[in-house]
Amino acid sequence: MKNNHRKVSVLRRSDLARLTGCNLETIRYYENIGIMPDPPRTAKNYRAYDDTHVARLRFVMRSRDLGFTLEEIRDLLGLVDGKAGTCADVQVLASRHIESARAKIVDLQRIEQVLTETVSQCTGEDVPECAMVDALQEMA
Amino acid sequence: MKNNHRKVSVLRRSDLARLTGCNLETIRYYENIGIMPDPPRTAKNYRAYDDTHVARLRFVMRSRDLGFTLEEIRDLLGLVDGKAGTCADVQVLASRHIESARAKIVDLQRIEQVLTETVSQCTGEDVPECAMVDALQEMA
DNA sequence: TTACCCTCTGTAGTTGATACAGGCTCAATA
DNA sequence: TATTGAGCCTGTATCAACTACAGAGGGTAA
Repeated sequence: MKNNHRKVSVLRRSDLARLTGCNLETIRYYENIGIMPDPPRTAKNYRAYDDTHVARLRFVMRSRDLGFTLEEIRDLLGLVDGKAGTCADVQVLASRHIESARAKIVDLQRIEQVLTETVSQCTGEDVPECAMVDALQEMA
Repeated sequence: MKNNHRKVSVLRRSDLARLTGCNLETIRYYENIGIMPDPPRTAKNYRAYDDTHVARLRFVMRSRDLGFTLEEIRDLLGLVDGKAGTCADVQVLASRHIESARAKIVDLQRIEQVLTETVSQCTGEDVPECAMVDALQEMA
């Protein structure tokens, strides 16, 4: 096994990347901006991660997938760390996010409908006249 | 009226910004990258916009709100300008945009669902324990 | 005339990454 | 043992899509 000559449970940056699906460089970026803590280092200055880092980075990635900004994630992490905030704060943050997601869905559904209806009227022929173009003009 | 000493229907950059809700600097940015055309200039080198610029910028902003990239918006504008070629070409391009819109809807619906389910378990109280945070940690 | 706001240009900063250059370190193989 | 080749380190550059600023000129009103 590749890890045989390393201390048990010590993860390198590439291990953390593999275990979380996070890009290798992004890990360093998160460290730079304080989203991830500065990890302990080996004698040769290699970053040495453990399970807690895996859990934290997964939390960050999950939140990011859900569309939270890094600033919002910073706030969520603050709560996880018990440094600041209450359940009420989190609720406000999440509710705001739900509203913005719903608004975007409505908008997208409308444009999807218009585009679908209109493209169905395209002849698909090799001619310059097109119903699609007319419809887009009116939408704008 | 402020506009008394300017030619009727000539809009300055700030007018265009006000009428569309677009940031003043962003207008110049869109001009630089070719999303908005270089407008005619007054004798004193001021940009002179008209209704067509308002319509075009509104189209751009709405597309942007819906999560289209500037590259995609460039394509959409190509359709509007009739530069995209034949009806068949337009159909292909439009179908791709429909797919992209549908994919965004699916993503947003997933986000909305997860957030809604989870936030409904928040007590909303002034305490540091929060179901939202627990869920984010477990999902991670 | 002074004050103040508007416009112009080029350029720098922002967010959230991602990529690259130029050195070390390390394990395996010829 | 020497040498590959991968993987790690750092700093810095690049990207999209803006946003802001500095410094110069223009326009109007008290």
